Amino acid sequence: MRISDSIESFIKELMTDGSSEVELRRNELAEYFGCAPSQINYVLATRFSPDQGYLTESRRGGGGYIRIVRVVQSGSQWLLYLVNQRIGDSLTEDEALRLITQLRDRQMITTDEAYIMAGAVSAKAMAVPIPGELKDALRARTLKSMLTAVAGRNRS
Amino acid sequence: MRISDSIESFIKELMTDGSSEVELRRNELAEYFGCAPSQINYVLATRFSPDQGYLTESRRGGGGYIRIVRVVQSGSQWLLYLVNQRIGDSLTEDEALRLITQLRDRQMITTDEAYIMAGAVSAKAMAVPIPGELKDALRARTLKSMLTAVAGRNRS
DNA sequence: TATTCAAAAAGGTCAAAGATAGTCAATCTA
DNA sequence: TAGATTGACTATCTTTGACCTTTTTGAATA
Repeated sequence: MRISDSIESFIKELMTDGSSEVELRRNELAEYFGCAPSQINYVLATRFSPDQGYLTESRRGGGGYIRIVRVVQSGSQWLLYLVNQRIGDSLTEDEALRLITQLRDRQMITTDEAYIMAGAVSAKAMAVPIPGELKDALRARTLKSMLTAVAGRNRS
Repeated sequence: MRISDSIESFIKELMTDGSSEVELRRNELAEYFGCAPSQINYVLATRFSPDQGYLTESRRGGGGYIRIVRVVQSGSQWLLYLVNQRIGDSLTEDEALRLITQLRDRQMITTDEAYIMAGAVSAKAMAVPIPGELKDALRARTLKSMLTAVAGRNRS
């Protein structure tokens, strides 16, 4: 069995015990499995990515950690589709607004949240001296980042 | 648990008991926690900054002290202050996160909204090839734009 | 008694060291 | 050749210590 697979099952094992959330020390785990610390990142990237239903947070420095959260697939299907396929890496303001409106109509977000998100992707927010294509790229990233946060609240 | 976190909770504990104000001796506290006195300053700087809703005063010399005051201000006032003065035209991610956390603590926004806003100003959202200063400028605009959406509701 | 001033008693600053985690490109292996 | 593994380099957060500034105290002096 590959080490990556072992690490994957080890983590999933931890999450089976009730909680849908684990916290670990990267270096500890790496030492436990006798691998390079960066391999933990590899496992996170390939087996615990958002499109696989997981979110991760971390902190560096003394007392640092990595936290992995499992999210519910059902309600987030549409969100995951948006984040991983639909949006891509460029989005105009009009497209963004249409998507946000749809999210609200499907009751994935509240009206208040829709306004906030619209604010974030508005031309006003992006009124800095950069080319239009970059703004569209930025808008895509911004919206995806916000949608990831929305997906994060459906914890299992 | 990190020492800094312990010190932080210790101080916040003290303030929960009625008063929104504490006075402490830096050296005493440092000795109590077995750390360098300057670590107290670190905690003040990273956890009791004005952005986090606190003000500090201090006095040196015999009978010196550090006083920490939790600032209370009406929500809408604070919003105006943020948009018109505090944020300005440049904001780092850390600063933005602190402000968003404050917004949530003061119940101006929900926890879900806080996550969405954090997503919008994250480095991940801004991972396009533009200079760092532009990102900070963009972040300032983005946050202000979202806060405008927040201000637009509850106009009571 | 009033003044002076050096020592003591605080707290402040900042940069270095320590402790984590992240990234990415090279290399290995099935 | 795709996926796995590694390690050098980077980024970030915490902790410490050397050195600095401000304030009080109290003994010596005018």
